[in-house]
Amino acid sequence: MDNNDSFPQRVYHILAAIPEGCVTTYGDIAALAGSPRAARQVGGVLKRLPEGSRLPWHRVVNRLGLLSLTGPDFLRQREALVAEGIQVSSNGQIDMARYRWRI
DNA sequence: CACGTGACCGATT
DNA sequence: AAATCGGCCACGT
Repeated sequence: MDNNDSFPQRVYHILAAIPEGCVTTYGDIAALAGSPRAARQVGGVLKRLPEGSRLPWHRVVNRLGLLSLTGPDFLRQREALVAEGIQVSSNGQIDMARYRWRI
């Protein structure tokens, strides 16, 4: 990953590296992107992901393992996670000790 | 340049 | 255990 990439570009690269069946957190992505305190911006980037990108946006949850999305988006994320074998409770929480990805 | 806004986080009630 | 509070910082206006 190139240091003069923009913040969104860095986020894209990191996202692409998350293996199927694993998740990571907004804060971790921010740290990997070189801005440890920019977790909220990671959320902002994901929200504005280019139309039709194949990036696994659904593999990002908050530090507690909770899906930070609401409404129909929440349902889509849960569906996508379950589809790759990740167990998600009905309230939208996953077991971080089991699924969290670190390099 | 100066705000206001968050798909957040950690510490503190 | 749950709610609240500040801080955070990229981005848009």
